[in-house]
Amino acid sequence: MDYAPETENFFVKVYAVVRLIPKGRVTSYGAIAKYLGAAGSSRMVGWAMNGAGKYPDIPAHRVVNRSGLLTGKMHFGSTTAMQQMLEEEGIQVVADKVQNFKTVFWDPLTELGPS
DNA sequence: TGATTGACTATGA
DNA sequence: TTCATAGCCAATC
Repeated sequence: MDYAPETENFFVKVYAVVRLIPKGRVTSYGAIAKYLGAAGSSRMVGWAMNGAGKYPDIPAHRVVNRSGLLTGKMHFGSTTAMQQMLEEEGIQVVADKVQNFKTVFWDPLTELGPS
C-alpha cells in the first residue's frame, strides 16, 4: 500500500470529532489528537484538516492551537474569514486569538468521554 | 531515496 | 515572559 489504511481512518476520526464541536465552541489540535489516542501527533490533526477543506461539513474554523490562536486562518482563503465565522457563532476573536478560550474550549475527552 | 515542510505541543534557557 | 529547540508523523519536493 502506498499509505497505511489506519492513517486514513485517523483522518476520518478527526473529521468526525470536528463535526461534533458544538456551535460557539472551539477545541485544539492536541485535544483531538489525544482523544484519538494519538497524543503527540497533533501535527497529524492539522494535516488532516488540510484535507478537510474538501468537506464543507467540517467546521475547521472551530479548531485552533492550544493558545486559542487562529493559526490556520490562512487556509480559509481570507485571514478574516475564520475570525468572522467564529464571531458569527458568538466567539470573541481579537488579534486572531479566541477570547475567553478556557470558557469556549470544547474538550472531546471531557464532553464525549474517554471511552 | 533522502531531505524538507507543516493548520502543533512541550520543555528549557 | 519570550525565544529557541526537540519530538512527533505524514505528505511533498
